[in-house]
Amino acid sequence: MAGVDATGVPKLRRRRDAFANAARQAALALLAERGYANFSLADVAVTAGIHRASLYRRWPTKSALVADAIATAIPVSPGDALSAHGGRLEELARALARFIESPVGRGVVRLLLALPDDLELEAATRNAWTELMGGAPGEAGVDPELPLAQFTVAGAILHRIFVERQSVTDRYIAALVKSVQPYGTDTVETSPNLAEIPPDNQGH
Amino acid sequence: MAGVDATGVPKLRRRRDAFANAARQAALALLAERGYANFSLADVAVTAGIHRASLYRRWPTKSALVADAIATAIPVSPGDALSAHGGRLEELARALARFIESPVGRGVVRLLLALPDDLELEAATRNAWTELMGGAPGEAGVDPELPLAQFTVAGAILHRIFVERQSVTDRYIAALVKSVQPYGTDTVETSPNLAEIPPDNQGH
DNA sequence: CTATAAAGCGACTTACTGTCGCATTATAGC
DNA sequence: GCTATAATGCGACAGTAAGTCGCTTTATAG
Repeated sequence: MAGVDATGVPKLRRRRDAFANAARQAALALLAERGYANFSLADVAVTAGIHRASLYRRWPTKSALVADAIATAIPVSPGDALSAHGGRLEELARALARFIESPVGRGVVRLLLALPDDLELEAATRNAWTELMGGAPGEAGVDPELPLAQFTVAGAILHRIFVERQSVTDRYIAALVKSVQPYGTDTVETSPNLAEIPPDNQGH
Repeated sequence: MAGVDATGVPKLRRRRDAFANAARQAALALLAERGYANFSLADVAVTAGIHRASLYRRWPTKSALVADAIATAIPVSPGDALSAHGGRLEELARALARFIESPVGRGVVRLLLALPDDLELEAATRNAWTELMGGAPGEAGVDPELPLAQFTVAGAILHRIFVERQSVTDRYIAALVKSVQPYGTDTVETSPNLAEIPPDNQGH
């Protein structure tokens, strides 16, 4: 049968996929290397050996391309690592640190951190991240009390890497995990309580 | 004496300061409101009632203006709140959450999170942040072991606000602080079982 | 061998950054 | 007040990136 290869996948689709994957891979590489704001779609086009306008044929915006690239890369790359922690917080912490230090991970996190700047990217990136973490507290099938320790550890590691710029050593992870206790009987509620916000205190 | 007002400050300087402060305030407001990538220096100029080119006379780049605005605003605004925690982790956590939810705080954090994208802003913003936290682990006079709990809490709160998008309630802070033991406390030994986290809610 | 879908190609508009030269206004010193 | 000078207003400019458009070329389908 013409147009279909041995695996039964139409050649046309394979061609499309090759094109899209080249673009996604280039976008991911540039994202990890330079950060979202510091590369253009022209760069992606050159890196992928693709015409710039063709990029816009498939993705409406730069954001869309990057979001797609991440969504495509995520389940492949770190899913194994993160789901293999076997329930131990320390394993999760290690897997997380490894992921953040991988090329794709760096890209995702750079985006995750920059996301307040680009509303279009918000949903895609945050979903990918919480997915990695095993789901959000509000989601079906997720114990609303469980993620506190996970998210605390995740936040601490992000802070460690991107703010403190300290390396995530085994010693650090051990100390971190040791210091994060499971909380006992208290329940964390997610109801909004903005009444706590005081009048801001800048003196100008 | 001509050119000097009652306080002994030269009028020329007062004029310069008024100009600069208008620009800084506008930059801060726009930063908090839209995020770094989503406002232009033209916006700053309009908001401050200033000509755009005059902005470039004083600051070489947009980054420089924003960095300066933050450096100027930080020591005034949240320093008191954060230094008043008296060593208690929960007080620090509350002050931090309040700060992050204040206009200046939002701006700083947005920048803090976006900083991998702009090297010029890196030093200024990270310094401001660690300053808030009471100094970096490597610094003189800072107990290298002490900041772990602080940074863990800070990271967790950032994650809570910007990634999970959950509100930082009193209950949350209480649970968080309770779960993060100060380093060196030995209640740690008594709870080996974070293993409560189930292995298999990673489903996707 | 032909119809068609996908990709190449270049020109174009718009918006933002950063720069420049000149005009205008406010301050400083007399 | 009068004048030199510093600070700002003002409009034009170049460079770069996002996003759009119409046309051409190539690869696949039948």
